[in-house]
Formats: sequence, structure tokens, C-alpha cells
Amino acid sequence: MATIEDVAKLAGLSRTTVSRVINNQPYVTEEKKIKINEAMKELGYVPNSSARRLRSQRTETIAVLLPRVTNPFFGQLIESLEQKASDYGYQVIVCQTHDKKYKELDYLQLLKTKQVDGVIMASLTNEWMDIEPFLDSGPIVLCNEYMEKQDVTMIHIDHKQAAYDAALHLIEQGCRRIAYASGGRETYISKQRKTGFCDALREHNMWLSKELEINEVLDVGDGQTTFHYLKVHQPEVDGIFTGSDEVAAGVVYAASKEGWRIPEDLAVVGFDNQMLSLLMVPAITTIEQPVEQIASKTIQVLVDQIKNKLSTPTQRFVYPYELIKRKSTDCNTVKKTAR
Amino acid sequence: MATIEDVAKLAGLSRTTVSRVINNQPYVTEEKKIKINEAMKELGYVPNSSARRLRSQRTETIAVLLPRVTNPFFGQLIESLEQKASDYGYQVIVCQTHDKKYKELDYLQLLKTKQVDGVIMASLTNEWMDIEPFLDSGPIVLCNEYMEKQDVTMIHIDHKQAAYDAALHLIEQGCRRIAYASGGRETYISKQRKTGFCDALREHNMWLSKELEINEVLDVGDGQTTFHYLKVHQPEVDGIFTGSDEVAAGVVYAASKEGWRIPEDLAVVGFDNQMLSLLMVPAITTIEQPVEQIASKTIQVLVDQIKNKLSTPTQRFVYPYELIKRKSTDCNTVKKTAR
DNA sequence: CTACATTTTGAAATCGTTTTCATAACAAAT
DNA sequence: ATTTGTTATGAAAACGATTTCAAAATGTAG
Repeated sequence: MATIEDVAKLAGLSRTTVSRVINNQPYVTEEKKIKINEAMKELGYVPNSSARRLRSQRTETIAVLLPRVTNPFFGQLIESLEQKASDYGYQVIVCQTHDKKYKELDYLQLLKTKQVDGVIMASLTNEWMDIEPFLDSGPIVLCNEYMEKQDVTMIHIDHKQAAYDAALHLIEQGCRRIAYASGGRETYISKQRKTGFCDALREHNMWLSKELEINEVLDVGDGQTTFHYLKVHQPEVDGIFTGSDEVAAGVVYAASKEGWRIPEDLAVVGFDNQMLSLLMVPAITTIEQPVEQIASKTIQVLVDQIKNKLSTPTQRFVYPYELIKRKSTDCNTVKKTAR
Repeated sequence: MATIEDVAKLAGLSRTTVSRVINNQPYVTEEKKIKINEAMKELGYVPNSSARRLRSQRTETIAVLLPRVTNPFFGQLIESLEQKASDYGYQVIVCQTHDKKYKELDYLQLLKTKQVDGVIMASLTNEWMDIEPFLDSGPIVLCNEYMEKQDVTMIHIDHKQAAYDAALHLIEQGCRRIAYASGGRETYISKQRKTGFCDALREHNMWLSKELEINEVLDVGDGQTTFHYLKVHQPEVDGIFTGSDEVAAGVVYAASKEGWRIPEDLAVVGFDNQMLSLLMVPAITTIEQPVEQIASKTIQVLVDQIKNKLSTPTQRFVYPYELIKRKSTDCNTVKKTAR
């Protein structure tokens, strides 16, 4: 492999001048610039990125931590993040944590070892206490995930209010025994949603009973399992709020197969407005997040923090969401006409 | 940030010895090993990865090129690839080409600039002629994509035969005017599928007319568009082969909305056996690829080539697939009972 | 023509590791 | 006591770029 030295020799100039051309800095005559470019082409020269990273202490790379790309919401998110990052000249490296604490910490090492200039956390399973020390090694921004503390910038929607709205909608459709299926164990986001959900119930003199709360429900399969559990143990259930469209789809699928009518026998709400929620029969009511805006702001903030190493103030950006009402909750006036 | 020098000083030893401990090489007494580990912990030392990469000429990183992670097939693929890679101690960096030639070439630069030790191409839009030169910079393996030339290892299923089987199935179900919706423009894979599809038709005295061939059909939206096109311009169509479950889902969705019965009025076949194909009403007949096996072999081969830099022989691994028959093609005995 | 600023160039230091090579220490064998 | 072999350690070179600093060349104003 050709090095910068080889190029310099062939062009009859110094490494320094070649470096100037590579990074198109000023103070090189047009004539020499041409000579150097020719030499580079002739040798098929490409700068070694480990060397430049080592010397310049910049990697132009951002790590994005997320649970898994097979979850369509995160697929969409990473898509937008990458797009925006490349607009700013940054590469993105995708880090799937699978909701494992140790993986999250492993990936944060990328910041310490200087493999990345900054980190976007769209996955947050560790206690903040354990994450905080990494801030010494470089900027971290929370995307979608959030919490109460303020020592880091966060970009997200109001999950509590969103869940509140969803629950209210179910109540307005006549549901009286509403189940709650949630994904992550104890992330702040989950707690927020649950709080919002319970608030709505309480305001209508209802509450979430232990038996109607199901945890660790993440994908289509879990959704099916959840329905079967409810069918056997809580047959009077008439509505369900789920943490994702995939879970909602699983519920709808299993319920339909068992002869339950949706929404008459069971109204279903999903989350994230994935294509899937539209395609299901019946189409699923869901909450849409402004993914592109969130991604855009996240990158903007992080890049800013990378460049102005000095303390940029940490902020919180809360974006609006939308409850999209579809057939899966369209109970008209009648509800529960006997199964 | 603490460097190896700092650790050495604190422990009262040399850089070399510290390096030996870091890379757990032999010839360090237990006593000093302990002393060094303590020093590292005290300083919160982590080796700078640019420096080690530069010196050791290894990155322990693999680039995976694929069209987009939002396509569930590739989501699944990257999931498995990353899993396997980490078993071998390799990181994966995900590179979305969006089927753009220039992006594919840009990402291949990672190999030249020594940012990665090897590349997995699950996206191949450029001519092989333009890719080949990169082989000088490091190993490349084709995963899912393939071609006739033999200078690189390929892992895939027999797409020609798979498409043949799918077409044959449609024919056996009584379809006589079968449409063909394909994604990528001119990848070898597309050509193979089309050949297989046409072979089956020809063997039954049919052929693919220009009007029934639709290209550039990639996602759910395209599937809907395709159906509307067919409805207007080719109303006699009674079956359709699509390049992905997403497209198939789009067709089913649009068709159902327009009052067509599936499969009686239109039989539909997808590809990849994504969850979506099972969830649709009716469930969609599709072809399942052994993604995990493919991923596993791909990593195994690539890591081997990275380690034995000398010429490892290039090979071709062809895995079995399975045609999964579901409602979307279950025409029983009757077909086309008048619309 | 001198003085001063600006443009152009290169030698050498530097980034933080790993690797090479030389040497010291120690044990076992003659 | 000397040789031989193995284990243990460190000084210095190397990886391939960018950055610093000094100096040369050129331009410009007085």
C-alpha cells in the first residue's frame, strides 16, 4: 500500500504539502496541487484512516445504541439518523444492545477508546449512574429514551401523555376492562407510559389490576402469547394498550384466529405507526412519532457538542406525536354485543 | 486521557511490559501483572484503538453492505451476522447502500483506508469489474448476492430454482396470467429469478408478456401501486410473483380494498417468509431462506480469509430454501369463479 | 531599496500503541 | 565454573498520517 511518503517522493515534494492537498488547506500553488493529485492517482493512494485518526484525534464517526434493528421503529430511526449524519460528514456505527446492560456498557467503551466522537443512546437499560462517567470521554445524547436528570440532552415525545391519550381513546370507545402490555422492564419510558395510562383510567374511576398488566412483551410472538393468556385468564378484557405495533399485530392475529371480533370483542392500540399497523385486518390504531424530526435534531445537537467541545448547555426537546385512529378501536356506538 | 506511558510510569515499568499485559502475552511475572492492572484501574486507562490499529494493522471490524435495514430480510440478516461476528471477536459496521452504485463504492473505500479488515456484500449493484480491484485491499465475501464469476466466495440459495418453484406452484393452482413484480434493476439475483420464473411458464406453454412484468417494485407502497396498475391495464391477471413479502403485502392490501378476493381472483406469492407474510389476511405464500445458516457460514468464511491472508480458495455455498404454502395461493379446485 | 506582510514550502515533532531486538536474570546441565 | 536454554524486561523503531515551527520566496507600501 502506498503511503503519503510515496506520494511525496513521486511528486518531488514533502509529506506536509501532500497532506495540505489531501485536506485541501490553503497555501499550495495550483501547479503542485496538480502534480500531487497525479501522483496520488498513479499510486492509487488512499490515506490510512487509523493514522489520521490517531494524529488528529477525530474519527468522524458516531455510535448509535439501540435495542435491535429488526424492530421497525428502530430501523426507521437508524435510517434517518444515518441520512442526517452523512449530511454533516459523519459515519454511523450501529450498535444493537438487545436490551442487555453489559452490551450497552461494552458499546460505550467505543467512546473511551476513541473509536467514535460521540454516542446516541436510543437504548437505555443501565442506571444513569453507570452511564454518567462516560460523559468524560465524549458527548452522549439521548434519543427517544429519556429520564428526569438533566446532565445530558434528550430528544423525545411525551410518552406519558401519549399513553394517556391512547387510554382515553379506548375508554371513550366504551372499553371498561383494559389490559396493558409493555415491553422493557424498567426503563423510564415504560414507567412514563404506564403512569399516563393509569392516570386516564383513574380519571374515569377505573384502575389497572395486576392481572391485566403483562410485561416483557416485545414482538409479534409475544403479542400472540399475551392474547392467549388473556383469553384464558381474563376473558372479560375488552381493550388493550400495547407498547408496539408488532405486539398489537400479534394480538389481533391471535384474536382473529380464535374467533374474537376486533374491535367489538377487543379493541387494540399499538405504538409507532409502522406499516404493519396499517396492513393488518383490521387496521390498528396507533401513535405516530415524528421520527425524522427527532433524528434530525439528535444529529444536529450531537454534532454541535462534538465540535464545540466546551460545555454546550444540555437541553430537552419534546416533539409532538399523533394518535391515529383506525378500525381496531372503531367501536361505533355499540360495544360488546355478546360474543 | 491516560496513555500507556502513564500506566508504565505509575507501575514503575516499561511500555512494553504494560503492552504485554494488555494483550495477555506470556513472560510477565504475576507480581508485575497485578501491579500493572492496578495502575490501569487507578488511571481508568483504556487503550486508544486508533493507535493499536495503526501499529498492528488490524481493526477487528467487518463492514456489511446491504440495501437498507428497514427491509426486514436484511434486518434479520444483519442481526445474525452481527451475532456470529461477535462470537469471533469482530465488530460489524452496517453500511446501507440504498441500491446506489456510488454508495457501494464509497463504502468499499473502508477496505482501502483500512477501517475494516473485510467486507460482506449483501448488496451488489455495481458491475463486478468495478468491485474486483478492491480485492487487493482485503477479502470480500458475497452474501445472498451472487454471480457467475468465481474469484470470490459466495453464500446464497438458488434463486432461479426458488422462483421456478413459486411459478410452478401458481400454475398448479390454476393461474394462467401471472404477473411478475421484481425489485432491483439488473442484479444477477433478479435475472436468475426471472429466468427461473420464465422457465416454469415456458414448460407449461405460457410466457411472461411485457405488460405483466413490473420492475422497481420494492416496498409495500410499490406493491399497492402495482396492483392498481394491473387492475386498470391487465384486469385478467390471476396470479402474481413478487420479489418480497412487503410487495406481496402491498398487493394483497390494495386488492382486498378494491374488493378482489385473494386467492380466487388473484393468487399472490412473496419472498423471504417475513412475519408480515404470516400476519396478512390471507396469509401469504412465500419462500423461506435459511438466514442464520447463511450468516453463520458467511462470517466463518470471511474471518478465515482475514486470518489466513494467503489465498484461501474461493468457493460457492448454496443453501436449501423452502416454499411455504399459505392461503394466498390456496385456490382449492375452483379458480376464478367470476368476479 | 528597505521594511513588512503574505504566501509557499519542508524538517521534525507528535499522536499512542505494538513489535523488534538486545540484554539481564535465573535455572538446569555439563 | 562454564555453557545452554528459558523467562523476564526495556530501549528504540515503526505504523502513517497531521501539526508545529522555521525559513524561503514573493508581493507591496513607503
